[in-house]
Amino acid sequence: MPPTQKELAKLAGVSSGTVSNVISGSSTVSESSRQKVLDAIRVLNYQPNLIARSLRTNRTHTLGIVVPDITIPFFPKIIRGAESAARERGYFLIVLDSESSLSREADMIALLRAQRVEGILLVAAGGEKLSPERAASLTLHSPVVCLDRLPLDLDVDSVCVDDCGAAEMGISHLMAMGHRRIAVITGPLTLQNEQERLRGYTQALQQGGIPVDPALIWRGSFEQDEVAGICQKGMIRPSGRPTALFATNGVTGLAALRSLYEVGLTTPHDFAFATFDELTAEDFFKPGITSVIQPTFEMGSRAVEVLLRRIAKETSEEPRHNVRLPATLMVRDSSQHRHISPQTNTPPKSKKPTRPR
Amino acid sequence: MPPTQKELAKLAGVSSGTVSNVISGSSTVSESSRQKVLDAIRVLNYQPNLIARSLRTNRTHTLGIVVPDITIPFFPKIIRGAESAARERGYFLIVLDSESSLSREADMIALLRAQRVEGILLVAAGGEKLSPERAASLTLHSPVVCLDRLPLDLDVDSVCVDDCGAAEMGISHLMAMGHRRIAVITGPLTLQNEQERLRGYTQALQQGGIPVDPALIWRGSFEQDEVAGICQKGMIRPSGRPTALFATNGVTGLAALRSLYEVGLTTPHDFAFATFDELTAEDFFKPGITSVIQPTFEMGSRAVEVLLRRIAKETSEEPRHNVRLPATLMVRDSSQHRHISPQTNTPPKSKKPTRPR
DNA sequence: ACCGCCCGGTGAGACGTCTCATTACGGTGC
DNA sequence: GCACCGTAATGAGACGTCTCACCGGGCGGT
Repeated sequence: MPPTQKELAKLAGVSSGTVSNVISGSSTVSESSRQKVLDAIRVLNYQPNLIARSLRTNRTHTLGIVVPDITIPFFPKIIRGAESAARERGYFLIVLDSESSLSREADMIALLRAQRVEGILLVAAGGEKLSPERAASLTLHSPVVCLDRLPLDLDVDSVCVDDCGAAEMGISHLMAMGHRRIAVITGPLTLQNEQERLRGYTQALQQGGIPVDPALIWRGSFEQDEVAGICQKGMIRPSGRPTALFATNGVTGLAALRSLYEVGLTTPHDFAFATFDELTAEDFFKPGITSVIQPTFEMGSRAVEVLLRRIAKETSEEPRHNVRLPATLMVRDSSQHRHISPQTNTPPKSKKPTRPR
Repeated sequence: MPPTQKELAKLAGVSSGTVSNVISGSSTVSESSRQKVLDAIRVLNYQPNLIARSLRTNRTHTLGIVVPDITIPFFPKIIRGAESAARERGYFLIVLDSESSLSREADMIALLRAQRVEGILLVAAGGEKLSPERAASLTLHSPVVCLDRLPLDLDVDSVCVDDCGAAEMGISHLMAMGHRRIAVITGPLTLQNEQERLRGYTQALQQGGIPVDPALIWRGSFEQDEVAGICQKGMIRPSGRPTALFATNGVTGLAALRSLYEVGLTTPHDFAFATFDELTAEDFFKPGITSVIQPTFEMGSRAVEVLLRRIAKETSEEPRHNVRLPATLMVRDSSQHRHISPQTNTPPKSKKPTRPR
């Protein structure tokens, strides 16, 4: 068993209260007592029991974060930003994965509540609208900051990128490169941020005076096969094939690019390409992929800041903080060279790469 | 303030002990009392205070994991395996990042101790040998399982891949493809697993009857620039240029590949290539990269299993568990096509990709 | 009818910490 | 010499939970 303050007190020959005062530094203690206690701490290799302290003080110095899928590279980057900011301010971070399941997400949040975390960072699993009671229970007893995706109709602090504007920036770039037939492939539109990005797409086209062609709006998902089907069908159409493709997130973008490569369509040769998010190891790709880059680390750390501010001012009805961070556009090869796609329908020599299972 | 068992008791008209018995299910309770308590729980939306429970029972149901750098894709995969196994068994997982710093690592472990986690998963920051007292304090009061890299001279449970054998497998494959001049680029050799992998390299060569050429052992690091210098120097040498390159980890492998592409050397055209670990989004690379794949998810989950077993049998001097998982070789294009490198020293047309900052 | 037993239920106490009302003590000012 | 004051130190109590010794009462066996 680890040593306790009581044992320290016995060894140092002072009372338990004095030991506590030395440790917390809250009250003034004579230098001689201080030294005796510090010596005892060293001798016994004492470490305070944060559990007991939490019970007494009702402060756990712990935050929780729930993400839909920790293996998607985007989320660990956010986690790192959050972990860094949290620890800098003396907070622990408990990381949980909702596996994109609403019920699991609810379980995870309940667990964090039971653990008495002081606040929760949430990248919502998304999907359905929240029932009012779920929405209410969500923010009950400990503040929540939503990241990346905002659950609809939920009045809560949030930190995310200016999705609409960021998508607009990407599309505008493609237009500036001379493209007029620009397709967009999205993730699941049940997610609020995907809707925003799609809105950015149409907005950019309209501002550029290009009519929006519904046939170029490809409603995708995070599933490789589904995206592959959509893209291949969209690209191999007999006429009016888009000259550029924009993906509204990295998972979908990677799936799209991969599926088109498999049928022999390459960027920038056969189509210009840009995507939200870094495709990992991206600057090694030949060609490099033009990307809308989100400030992931900052998103995590800012979210922690907002959360801690909310924790501090819990009682006063502080107004909501809704932080919108700017994204940046990294222009690389995949969108650089304007290329008129060949009129031929059949893809170029299908040099499908060998791919052992 | 959240409701407590005492309030439940008052509302249900029973004693606090009965409430506790209903919640823990430890003792037998009449059906009528049970219902009254359950109703009260529902009415007050009660959630047990795990902090208080932990203090009382001396069990936190929490594990900690410390990794050197959560943004390296390898580690989140391990974390996910660990988180999954932990939660399945009713444990929380606190994730901390040591930023590859020994002192920060010590801080993080001390924090976890203070938080009274029941056990710790550690991917050591590595580097120097442990002082005896640090080694002793490391395993004091809560068990530790080391992952991936084993701190030298530390008698502790561990889970990692058969590094030597896995490297041997990779090299043997390159030899089978007809290569005899095979270079190896390593990470920092202060890490035990890097040493093992290098050992696998020499072992494979010797078994194949190929003399080990010290000039082909490139001691690298995780730094892009350093690796670039080493690889470019090694590959552009006037004579005896290797026909194949093996990287002992993904970070170094990606750096190597990237740096060689930058000077116009491509795989498999100019050299065969294989690497430890997946280069993320790898199966989209053209060409695909032959890789030694570690069972990351399983490493994380197995480590949790070992840790929980150790926790359960803490007292009995259980022998050490040292799990060695097999890696698999994913053969892709980068090593498939035997190619004799041209005798010319100057690299082919340097079509360095544009790379905006 | 009485004893013993078991079932259900009770409530005090302990886990390790912090807090706070209280005490002890020495020094100052009159 | 005494009242007063400020500084140190003290130790009981509370945080919410679980555990355990204890108790009342119904029931079966003798």
